[in-house]
Amino acid sequence: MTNSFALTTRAFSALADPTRRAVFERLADGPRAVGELARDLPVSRPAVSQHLKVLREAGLVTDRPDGARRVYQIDPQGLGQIRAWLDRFWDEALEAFKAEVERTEVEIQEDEELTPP
Amino acid sequence: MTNSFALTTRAFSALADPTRRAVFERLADGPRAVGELARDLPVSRPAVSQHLKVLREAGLVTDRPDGARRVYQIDPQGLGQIRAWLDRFWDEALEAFKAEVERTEVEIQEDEELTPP
DNA sequence: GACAGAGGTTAGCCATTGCTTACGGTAAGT
DNA sequence: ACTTACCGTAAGCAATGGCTAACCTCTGTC
Repeated sequence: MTNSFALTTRAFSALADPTRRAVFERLADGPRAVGELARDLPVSRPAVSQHLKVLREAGLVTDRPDGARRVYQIDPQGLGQIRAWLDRFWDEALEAFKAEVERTEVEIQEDEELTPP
Repeated sequence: MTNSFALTTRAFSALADPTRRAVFERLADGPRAVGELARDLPVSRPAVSQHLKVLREAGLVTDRPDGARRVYQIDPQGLGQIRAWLDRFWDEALEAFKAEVERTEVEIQEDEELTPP
């Protein structure tokens, strides 16, 4: 398989494309068929089909046959993937940022002490 | 300026690259200089410099001169951008997903009624 | 069975990207 | 002043990505 790199990479790069995010946002309202999605998007139907393939391989959507059509819907797994990565760095990054702000403020304070009126 | 597309796109595509995520994860531990980051990464220093430029334009890091060096640190704004997008679809997507699961279960239940022993 | 509608796949084109090498610029040490 | 260390930028290249047009498959209908 082409599973040589993380799902996180696939999820992020899938949502990095504006057209793909537009498709995903349409699906957040509820399940849609391919042609239905392509109808109000500025790209062709095959393009939408390719985007859906990327979204599916990223765990962001699932597909299910419905007669001659094929219905796509949101898969929470992909969003969970990103949210997990985000949460892992959310507190840590904010902590590092806040610590740095405080450190800088201390430096400024020290500078003020070194230059009294 | 080249501000023609959304910060959300820039933030997602910035974190889509594995090397760039590695840089960002290093910075989550605290501020680092460029060469310091490049030392334990499998790419050259200019490559890291270019990655940092992308991260900066995405609002994910800030830079500050420190003598001959240049120190980079996390900027919470970028992560907030992604988190905002995520939160906007988190409940909505889960809602749509759950509704679909229930709908499918009802269909199965109806099928079972149509095929009694 | 022929036909039409829906959708996945391929080939090819053009733009973007991630990388290295080479260069230029600035800051500290001597 | 000369040198050394640190860093950004430009040029060039191989690889990837997004798109369209053309093809093929499958389903439902007459």
